[in-house]
This record gives sequence, structure tokens and C-alpha cells, in this order.
Amino acid sequence: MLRVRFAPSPTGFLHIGGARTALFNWVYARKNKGEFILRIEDTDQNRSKPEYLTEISESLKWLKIDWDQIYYQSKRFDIYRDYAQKLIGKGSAYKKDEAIFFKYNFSQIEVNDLIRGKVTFNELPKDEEVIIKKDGTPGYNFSCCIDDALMEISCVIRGEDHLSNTPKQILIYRALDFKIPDFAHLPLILSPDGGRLSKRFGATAISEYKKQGYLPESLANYFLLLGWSPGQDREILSLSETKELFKLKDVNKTGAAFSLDKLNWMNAYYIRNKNIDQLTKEIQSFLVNQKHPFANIEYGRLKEVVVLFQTRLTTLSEFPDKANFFFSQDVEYLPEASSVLENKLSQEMETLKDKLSQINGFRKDLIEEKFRKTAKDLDLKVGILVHPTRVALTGRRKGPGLFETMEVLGKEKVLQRLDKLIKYWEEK
RNA sequence: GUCCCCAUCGUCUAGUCUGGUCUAGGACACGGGCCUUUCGAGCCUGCGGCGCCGGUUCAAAUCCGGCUGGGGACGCCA
Repeated sequence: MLRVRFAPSPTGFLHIGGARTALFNWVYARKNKGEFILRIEDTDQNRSKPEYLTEISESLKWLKIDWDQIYYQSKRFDIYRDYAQKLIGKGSAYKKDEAIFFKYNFSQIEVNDLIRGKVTFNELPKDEEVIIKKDGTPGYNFSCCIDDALMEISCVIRGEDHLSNTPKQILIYRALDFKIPDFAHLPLILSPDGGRLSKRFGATAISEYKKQGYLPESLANYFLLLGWSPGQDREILSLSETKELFKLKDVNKTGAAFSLDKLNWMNAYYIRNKNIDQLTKEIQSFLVNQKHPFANIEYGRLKEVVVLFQTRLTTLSEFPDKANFFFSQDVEYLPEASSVLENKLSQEMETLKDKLSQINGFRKDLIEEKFRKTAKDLDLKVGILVHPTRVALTGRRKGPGLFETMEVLGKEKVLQRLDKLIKYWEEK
């Protein structure tokens, strides 16, 4: 059976590189009806922290990545020591200064990589390596081999940064007569400028993207596209579509620069194509997670407002800032509105207020009809009246359609806010 | 320094294996236009690329070599 694994170390948050590696492994397993194993590489007792472990598994779940089995290396130290002893018995390893060293018996090694083809190593940077440290814990290359072999991992899919570890690991497999798995080394993610991933940028936790209002499906979709393409100019792919289309051979060899522009576009795309109820729930739980005061807005009310902003959001976090005037008692005129405020139209606004107050059933079509008629009677182009009205109601010069905004705001607030602008002009 | 990987628009990529159908296709970003009460969305449209040199061939983005450039690895971290 096909088995793959994702092996994070709980010494930090799950960041974009790790998430993408997990995603590729998971998709490959699901596509081929195989098993996806989560292996926690918590051998460093000092740096491993339970809160990181929690964060990593929460982030994976958020991205809809599930696992069939989970292992902890910290519970397997005896196993590693046993195999190290075996190597000593075979003369491939020896003990020195309380630690156990493996002797690399090197000759040219070929790695048959499923993504990059045959890779030949002519030299190793060292001829021995610590496999059991003096504190009794295993070294990375060793525990990795033992576990991949014992867990019967059939294909090791990991970042290209591990490519140069591969010949060393092959030597360990050979020394123990283990079956050597297939290898597939993913291209690395590069900084937006095309250079190396900076600690600042690359270290951004997945949970941070969630906090910023990115959708898990757009993040997953974007990550998969960083180094993989199904062809046919397909870009928007659900996890289940990806599960069908994915082939390891279609993975690129070239490092891919992370583009926030494209991620933003994709997130906005997912937002505006989401079913309105799903989007409203998504925003509601986002507000709850953020402990935002708008979190307890009644669902139906929230939905009315979300409808107006669905095509205007890049991330969920923009919603409370852009829509706050719907939920607040009063409006605040933003600096961007100042130029509109300079043109006093007190008389006209008074008339408009009066006309709007006569509407029974404050619906957008009735509002629009009355509004246009009023403008005509006043001998004004509609736009002349629209702009100050929008400022009066929203405090801004940009936003959703004015008539829909009025309907959702409600007659009472509309009249009250028009009145406020008239008074504001009078005082000036 | 040693070893390894990679190289198509600014970015992500299709095409490269099986050379001609590629005056290189799509997406993001950017420019112009349409729509329109603003913004956004949508629609139309433009800009822009096979890193360089040489070889093989009737023919090269596609095959070969070199160069240059970028990335990675060389911890009792993982």
C-alpha cells in the first residue's frame, strides 16, 4: 500500500513551506488511496513545545488535511538505540564520547527522484555522523530512516532542502538492509522577490493567515499551484478536484516565488464565489475568533450586509472595517469624504429627506425611483445628489450601491443621517 | 570552499520527454476601454518572455556542451 508521511518538528509554528509539503503528501495519498501519516519529530527535548504541536495540528485541520496515523519520535527512543546497537554489531557504527557514530561507507550514489529524475552524488561532505547523541536521543538522519522503514513509507515527499540528505540516508538503509523508499523532492518556495525565503516572511504561521482573513481553500489552492499545475490552464481547483488530477510527474523542478498579489486575488475570488450563507457563517466565525464586538450581530442582519460586500472583500478581516457604519449608531465622516462635504446642498438634501420619508416599504426599487425623481425635480444630475448622500450615510465616498445601502440601513437611520449632514453644513 | 538542484512574460505557469502544428498559450499584476451613482465585480483589449554563447539538424523554447545567474546542503537542529 502507498504510504506517505509529513514529519513536522514541534519547535515552531506550521508555516507555508511545511503546509505545502503536508498538502502534497496528503493529496498524493488520497489520490492513490494510500495512507497519510503524521509523524511528530520531537526529539529535541528542549526546543519542542506542546503549544507548537497544538498549533500545527490545528492548522492542518483548518486546511482540511487529515491523517490516518500519528507517531511521536519521543516515544520511540528505545527503537533507535536498538538499531544503533545493531549497526555497532555489524561494524558500521561505533561508540565514542557517549555518542554513537555511523561510518559512511561512501561510493558514488544515485538517487532516483520521482520529480527530478536521476541525481548522482560523487562525494559526501563528511564520512561519519552522530546517530545517537550523548544524551541518548537520535540524530535526524537516523531516526528518519528507521521510522520511514518501520512505518513502511513507500514514498518520501519533502522539500528540496533534503535532497542532499538523501545519499546519507540511503547508506543507512543499506547498512540495515532496509528497503529504500521512493523519493520526491519538492521545489522550494522563494520570497516574493525571488530570493531566499526570509525568516520574516517564510516564518509566517498558517494561523496568522487565518487571523488575517484568508480562507483555507484559497490558501490550499494557492500552495498547490506553487510548483504544480494540472495543465489545461486550470487554476481554481478544490481539494477534491486536485485529488483527482494530481500527478507527481506534474510537479515542477523550479523554485517558486510566493506572490501575495496572486494569493489575494485567489482569496477574493473564493469569497465572491462562495454561497452567501456559507460566507456569512465564515465571517461570523471569523468575528467570533477575533473576539470582535460585531460577533454577536444577529445572523439575518449580518447576511444582509455581507451580501453588499461579497464582491468587495479581499480578506474576511476587511469586513468589519468596511461595513462598520451599518452596525454603529452614528456615522463618522472619514477624511476621504472632505471634498464632497465642501459642496453645501442643504436645501436639496432637505427636499430629498422629505421625499424619502414619504416612502412606504423602504425597498431599493422604490427608493431609487423616488431618488431619481427628486433629482430630476431639483434639476440636478443624479450623481450630484448621490455623492453627498453616500457620505451622509456611510461617511465615505466609496461603497456598495447607494439604494441597496439605504434599504439595508433602514429608513430611520437614513433620515437621521441625512439630517445630521444638513446640520453639519449649517454649522459651518 | 566542497557537493547537489534549477533556468519560458515582473510573478505563477502550459509547451520541453516524442525537434516542425509556437509569429510561445493561460493566470496574477500593470495600461486602455465598456458598463455605471462611487468603489468593487464583470466584459473587451493592450503591454510583456524562451538567460548567454556555441554545437547537432532542412528545422531548436524543445537535443548536446560551456558560461552566467538563482536556489539548496555541508550542527551531538530537524
